[in-house]
Amino acid sequence: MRQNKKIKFDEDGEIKEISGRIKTSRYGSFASKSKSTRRDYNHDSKQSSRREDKVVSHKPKTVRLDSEDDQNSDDDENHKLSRSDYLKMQMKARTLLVDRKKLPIYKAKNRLIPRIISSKVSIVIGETGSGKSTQVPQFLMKKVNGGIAVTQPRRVAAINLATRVAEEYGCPLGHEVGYSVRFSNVTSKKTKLRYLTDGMLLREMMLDPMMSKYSTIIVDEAHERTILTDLILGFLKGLILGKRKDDSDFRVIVMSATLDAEKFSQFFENAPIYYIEGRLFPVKRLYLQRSADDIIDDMVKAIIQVNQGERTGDILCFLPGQEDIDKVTSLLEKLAPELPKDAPLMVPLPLYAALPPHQQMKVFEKVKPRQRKVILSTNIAETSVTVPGIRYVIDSGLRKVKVWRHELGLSTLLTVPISKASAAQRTGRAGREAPGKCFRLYREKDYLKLCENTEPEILRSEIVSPVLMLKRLNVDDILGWYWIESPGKESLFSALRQLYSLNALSDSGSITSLGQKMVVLPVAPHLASVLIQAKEYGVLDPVVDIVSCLSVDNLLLTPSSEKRDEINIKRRDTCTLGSRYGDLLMLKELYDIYNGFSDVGECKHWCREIGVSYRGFRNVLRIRKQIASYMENIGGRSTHSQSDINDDIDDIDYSKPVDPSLILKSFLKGFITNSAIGMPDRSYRTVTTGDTISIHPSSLLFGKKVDAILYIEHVYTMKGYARNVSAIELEWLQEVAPHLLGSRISIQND
DNA sequence: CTGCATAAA
Repeated sequence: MRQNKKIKFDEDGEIKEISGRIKTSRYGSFASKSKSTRRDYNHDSKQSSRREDKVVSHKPKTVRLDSEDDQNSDDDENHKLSRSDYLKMQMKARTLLVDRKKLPIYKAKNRLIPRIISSKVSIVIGETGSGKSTQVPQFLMKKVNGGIAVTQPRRVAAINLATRVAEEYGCPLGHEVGYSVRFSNVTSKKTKLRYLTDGMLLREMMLDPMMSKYSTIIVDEAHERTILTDLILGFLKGLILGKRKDDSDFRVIVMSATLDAEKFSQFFENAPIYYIEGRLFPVKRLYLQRSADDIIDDMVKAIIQVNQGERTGDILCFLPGQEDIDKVTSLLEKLAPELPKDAPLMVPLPLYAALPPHQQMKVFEKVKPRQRKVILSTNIAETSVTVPGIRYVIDSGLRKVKVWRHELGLSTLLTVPISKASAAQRTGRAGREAPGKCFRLYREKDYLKLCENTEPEILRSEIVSPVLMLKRLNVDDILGWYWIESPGKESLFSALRQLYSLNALSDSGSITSLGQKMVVLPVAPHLASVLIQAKEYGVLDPVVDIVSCLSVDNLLLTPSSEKRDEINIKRRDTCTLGSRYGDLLMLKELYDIYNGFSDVGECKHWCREIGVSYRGFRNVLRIRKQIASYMENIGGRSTHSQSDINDDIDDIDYSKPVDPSLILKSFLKGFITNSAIGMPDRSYRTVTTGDTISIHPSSLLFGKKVDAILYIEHVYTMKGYARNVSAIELEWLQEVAPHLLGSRISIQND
């Protein structure tokens, strides 16, 4: 194995040397299998490059994404069409029809649609590019009475599909075809076909369990098996067997991209399965001949090899997390200019969710000729972000996954091998526009050992919120419910216990009026209970601010290692309450400062300096508005609210000092079990199990010693960490939960 | 004493 020898350059760390040797060993480390993942359909046709769900390439058209208000365009007078506009749309629709007719699904239309209409449940398997998400709903529009709902796991997908289908149909978005996602409802009375997120449909179910406005519900991307999709499937089964059993004008269609349709079919009592071919180009798969030892090193080597050995086309690399991505990015930045000039200059581009939006957008920008984009991505590029122009995929075969341990009451973040289905999905990313190649940084025999499918989310998550939803729909027998996959007795009981201790469930196990309020709030039940408690303490306003901050992911950016200390110091200097009381109060302070800016430029500058997301805070404002209005709706006004003095809820008196102890006590009410007591040896022990827990380095309280702490999240990585930590007093614990103490106090006295 | 994958209401 002469070639194999050449790839073993781990011993010398000299970077230049590596590049020199790689040049001669053209994919020596890969065993070519020359198998294509998917069959190849008419890729000689030019038009075939249009794909069903080029989610991101449609982005410029999705103006609505940033629309601020949640206005329902119910007023038909609002969008009177001029005759010429209407004709233009019809013309456009007619030209689009030419392309539509080339989609694989078009051929099956006449056989498929009547069968779907006449059966209660159908399973439609359509691989990427089949056109199922855009075409099946349109075909049904003309044939069925009542509304059609199509659910999507992601907002952008719902918006882009609706935008596309409205064009094809020839109507303005929001007329016959519309969409409904959080903060943006573009539908009207005449809307017949509605694309919505899973979460949106579930909300509708909470409000109208009969789903009376729909005759047809299409659950798309069911193979992803998100918690929300699983819940929808269970509820729909209940509907079909229950209240809408005899409704001949009600049907469910489950759409999936992978071949594991049997499970869905069995779940729905052997519903018929229909297969529609996809339209991906062939992708050649190549495996590493040895097993990878250092994934970062192997990734860098493979990237350089592909860049020097392969023709034009961008490279997409899958790595488990931010840390690996940043390392590879900076290595490539140093290496790229030094490499032989006969290969394109590599432009490394990181891609992960925590990246600020403007940096994420860079993957869509064009590079100069003789340059090649190398995108280093987490799983985000597997489904959520589609980058055009990718011809080569390099797959580490790894991903990070959060696993909830109900028996320990904490979650762990693990790096694990992906499934075969996931490997296929990653591979397919190279075949969207032309034939491609996928370099897998693992051996074929390791590939064969992978699980067929990724474990459904519901099996490894905390399910407090799902169980509360079931209770809202009056499900008595939680264990025997229509779980497509049951999370298990232990996990269910743990959720029931937590809901009970939050007073969301009564002694008999049915939902309480408090639980009814909690289920409609767009936050986890624990936080919902905090909000309700805050109202009683008269600190609703500041707590809504803080909860809104907690609802936005990546509001606090994780700074690069060089800037880390600098930003931490800045945060401590800026937030006096935060330094004393912890991260919850810090969020409140940051929020107030953010709102104090009159100049946008200054505000953005400040955000960068202190390591927070400008866009994130804009989302905080939207969420704050939504939560505040829900809180108004569910309970009337509280008797001794601070805002009594101010009648206008939008006009908060910032001069009034907030009371940190009442704020923190509100949080303690929802997170009693997430508290720990300081030990003499500077460690902390949880009140529930007595396990040691450390304050996460991202916390303002990191390195501080306080009597007791309250934390929003407990994660186990290298060790047990408390994330988002606040300082509390021992008396508060005794006040709120005396039963949890006692034994722990004695440890401290020892 | 030192660091989180993704998505949704």
